Amino acid sequence: MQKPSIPQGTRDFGPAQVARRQHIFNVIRRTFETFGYAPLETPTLENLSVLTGKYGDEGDQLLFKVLNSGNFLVKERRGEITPFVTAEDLEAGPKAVLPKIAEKGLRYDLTVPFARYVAMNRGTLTFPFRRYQMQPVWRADRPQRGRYREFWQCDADVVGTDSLLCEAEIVLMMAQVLNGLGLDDFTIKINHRGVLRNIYQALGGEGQEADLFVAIDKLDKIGREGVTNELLTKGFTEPTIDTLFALLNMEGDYTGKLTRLLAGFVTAGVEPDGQRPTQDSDEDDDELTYYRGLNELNEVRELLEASGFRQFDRLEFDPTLARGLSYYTGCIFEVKINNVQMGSVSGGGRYDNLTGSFGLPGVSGVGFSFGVDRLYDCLETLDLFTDTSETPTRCLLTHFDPASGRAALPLLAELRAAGIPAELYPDASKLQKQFKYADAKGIPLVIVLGPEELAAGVAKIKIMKTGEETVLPLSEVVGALTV
RNA sequence: GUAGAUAUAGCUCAGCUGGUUAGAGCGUCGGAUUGUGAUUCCGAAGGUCGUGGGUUCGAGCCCCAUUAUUUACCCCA
Repeated sequence: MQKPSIPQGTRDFGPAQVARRQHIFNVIRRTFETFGYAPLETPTLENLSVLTGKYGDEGDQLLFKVLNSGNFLVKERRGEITPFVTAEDLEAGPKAVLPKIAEKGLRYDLTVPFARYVAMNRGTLTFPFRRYQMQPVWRADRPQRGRYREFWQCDADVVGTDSLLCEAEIVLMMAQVLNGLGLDDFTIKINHRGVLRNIYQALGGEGQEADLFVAIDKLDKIGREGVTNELLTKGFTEPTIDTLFALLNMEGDYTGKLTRLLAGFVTAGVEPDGQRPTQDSDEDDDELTYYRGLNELNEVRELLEASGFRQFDRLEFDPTLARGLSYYTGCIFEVKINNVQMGSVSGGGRYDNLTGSFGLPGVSGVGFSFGVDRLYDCLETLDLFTDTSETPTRCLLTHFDPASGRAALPLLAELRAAGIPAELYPDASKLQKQFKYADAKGIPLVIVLGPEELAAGVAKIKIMKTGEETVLPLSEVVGALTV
């Protein structure tokens, strides 16, 4: 006999866990649909040509590849067998062998399959196209806290519009889901790739741009010293780093930070990359609009205000927020649940050229994603799950002997027809055992239908939580329970 | 890929500087006079101590290897 096991970084979900996860999915789905997003599902398997190169070198290594079917080592044609993987291939290493033995992989996220779908269906889609997608993704990562090899993402994206209203709605949806789940203490961080680029320019464009972003993204985690050390090893000079922290070290609220950064960029002589407003807006904003990032962040805030957004204390403009995925070009988002040691539970941003690599250039998209598994972990550590039931069953019918079991069937059918999840204990076990069963499963009601009750044409209903018992004529039972 | 930790009953874990038949709680099953649950009492079942070597008169404990799990780094949801 072998010990049963499941692959590293995967989990089984028991009935109670599934119920809780469904709750999370339902809150997210309702929110997405309220905002007009339509559901989409894509295959678990994608061709590796679709997946590779989209997530950087590190991402490619984290892809789960699926071995080709059949004898993938040879090619057989009309009885003629030629080796598919040659000795030279093996000599050259995995990179030469892999494309020959694996042409499919498990999806790594939902954004790239979505981009692939948009590119393939460009003719039939009506733009702007809003879709949401809730499916598992796989990464061959080393599992640790809040990190799994199989986990579920819930994405909502819009393609085919540059409107910043989409960005504002992302913030609204994030807040609605978190509030709906009872995760009240959260921080939505927002930044803009343009701001990061301006910061880089303000430093004089010295060193690697990507290294800079990766380093400052860790500021809240490793602190100023850690970031300084990392930047020094990447070849940044101390004066540059001082300039950087002068720019980043900003107290104040959302707009306060915007104006301070603007001043910083102007003094540093950063070349404006934004466009002057085509239509008249407030004269005060004019200077801001020279910088695309700052301008868009400001506009998103204004749109939120106009939409009735009230949780500005939970929305933070964080100029150090960088995020890894390289395809972001505009606003970027990330959500942290406070007082829980957990990575971000949601993130997203705008990509100006989402479908470009699939032969459909110039399509802008913006979207974000919830990590259901992390949301679950947060809810659990904060003890925010309320339900305890392991079963949907609301009502258990007891079973005394074959005759009473048979006699209970009409009532059972009636309850189910009324939409009340019910079950009859399958065996004529001791009543004690049947009550224990109901208790262990969290079934709230037990109907005792024994020889005595049957003789009198009544049923005894026990409310497990209170222990209270009521006797009703059989005909009134369903009516009493549907109230 | 780098570094650390852990592995004993179904679950969570004890197990002394190596010493005779391996422990608890929870869970499971049975019982506490007839048809009532989570509380109480009594009882039972359940372990080749991850696997393979080694040291020793003797190993759950020490050493080596191996596998699995887990935490942190990298990166990310």
